[in-house]
Amino acid sequence: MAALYQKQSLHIYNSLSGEKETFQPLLEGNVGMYVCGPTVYSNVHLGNVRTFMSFDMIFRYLKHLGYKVRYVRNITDAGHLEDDADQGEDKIAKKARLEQIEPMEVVQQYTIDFHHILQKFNCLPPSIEPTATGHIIEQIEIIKQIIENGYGYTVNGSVYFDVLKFNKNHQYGRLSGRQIEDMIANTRELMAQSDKKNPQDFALWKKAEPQHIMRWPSPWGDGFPGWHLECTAMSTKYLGEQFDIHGGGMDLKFPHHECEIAQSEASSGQNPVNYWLHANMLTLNGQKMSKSTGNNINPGEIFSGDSPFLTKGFSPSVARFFAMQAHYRSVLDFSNDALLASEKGFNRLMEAVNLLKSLPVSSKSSIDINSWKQSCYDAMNDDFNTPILIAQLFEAAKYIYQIKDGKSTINQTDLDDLQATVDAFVFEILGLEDINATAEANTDKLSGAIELLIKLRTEARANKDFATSDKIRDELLDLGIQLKDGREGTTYTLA
RNA sequence: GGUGUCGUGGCCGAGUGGCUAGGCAGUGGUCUGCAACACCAUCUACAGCGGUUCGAAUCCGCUCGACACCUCCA
Repeated sequence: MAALYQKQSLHIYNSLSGEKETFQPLLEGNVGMYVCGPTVYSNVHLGNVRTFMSFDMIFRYLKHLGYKVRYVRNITDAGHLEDDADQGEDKIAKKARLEQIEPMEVVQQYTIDFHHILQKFNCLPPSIEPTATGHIIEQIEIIKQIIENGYGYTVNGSVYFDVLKFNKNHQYGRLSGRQIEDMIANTRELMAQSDKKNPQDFALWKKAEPQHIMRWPSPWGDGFPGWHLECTAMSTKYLGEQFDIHGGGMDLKFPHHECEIAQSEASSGQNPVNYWLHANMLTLNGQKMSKSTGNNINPGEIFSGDSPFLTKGFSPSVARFFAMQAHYRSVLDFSNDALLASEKGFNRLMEAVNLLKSLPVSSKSSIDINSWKQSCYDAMNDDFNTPILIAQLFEAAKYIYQIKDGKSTINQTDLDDLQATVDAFVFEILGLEDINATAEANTDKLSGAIELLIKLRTEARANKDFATSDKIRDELLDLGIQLKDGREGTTYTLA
């Protein structure tokens, strides 16, 4: 059902060039996409979830366009240091030490949490989800290559990337728009005893101190890989030395992604990525989310409403809809009020979508479905502009109500097209789920009981027994069942 | 201090030179036993100053402010 002609006009904002570019995959019809996954040392961060929802939407749209997409998203289960690359402790090892458990127990626990939360938000699993610890050999091979090419050096059992040397015949800082001279000028003089030749250098391999529990043998002794290296190793292994799209959060642009480029160019000699995509931050009540200041909310708390920042719980689809109402490259502010507004809008959209099944069909259409449909594709083809797409979906909702009220007409062909297009964009691409529809499908018996109550209430109203009818109405509302008195009888929705 | 993004109506949030973004809230109406829901209609903008232009929210400059990164974070 994907229209191939629509592929021709997909434009993507490339962080590397700072411009929107026409998307052209390396291999026609195929897309290789790598997205930096989470470090599984604690519950997944809500901002992180926004990033993964954004790339899930992109993954879904590329597939909808007919591309065969290989989507690789890693799990960082080693190598991500707590602070400075020289002094810091591995995040996972630290958590394991604090909780007196095996590092791999930490990894297991939070990997499960991560998958659970993303599934709740209806994110599709990636094609491949490799782990850093599963690719130690590949990482060692890349380090060897970097050393052989003269861009790595060994000190005390650790290996570092020589940024200054690399910068002589390559451009370090190209992605983040930084000049190496500025970096040097602005370097803090805090790092007293460092093995590094220059503060700009970063670790490829770190020597494990005797007490360090996460360790692997290497040509340089027991140790563990540097954080930036795993993404280079895994993207190269599964997508090749050059691939189409690399995504991640805006905060990974520097140094993480800059280092990835350097590592690839220093080992394979190739510029690894054609299109760099960066999803923007999520703030909470206008402030950066931070665990230390308490300005933070766990994804799970959104569903339960169990948070000082929320007055009630919200379904995952409402939260996803909220996220999709903003462009992925814009900072989005999370707040209770904003969620409440999105919830109402989302419910209204779903009502309209459900009406599609029962619309009256005419011999001809008074609405131009084709041009509306094209507007939807235009929005998505313009750097995945989901806010515009959603505005178009509300336009469709308007059409649907007009048809229902007899103010507009639609023929069968157009209705089928409208239904298919709405389904594609709302469910397949935006990844929203209709809570009412799924609930109804699973609860035939309960819906029968509700119908019975509606019947009793209708009888009471006919007898002008409003005390009884209001009681049924109000108590059902308390249970989250909204009765709706329309011209052709009473229906209900689940809140 | 450096790098980058941005400042839109009560709130959220699109929009890169002229044409209604959209959602929520508000107001008026339709519907209702009263409501709720829903639908229809509708009001409130483009941080400030200066410049370019026939014309700027949109381009340029300055000022003020916000946020992010530069140090673990998506």
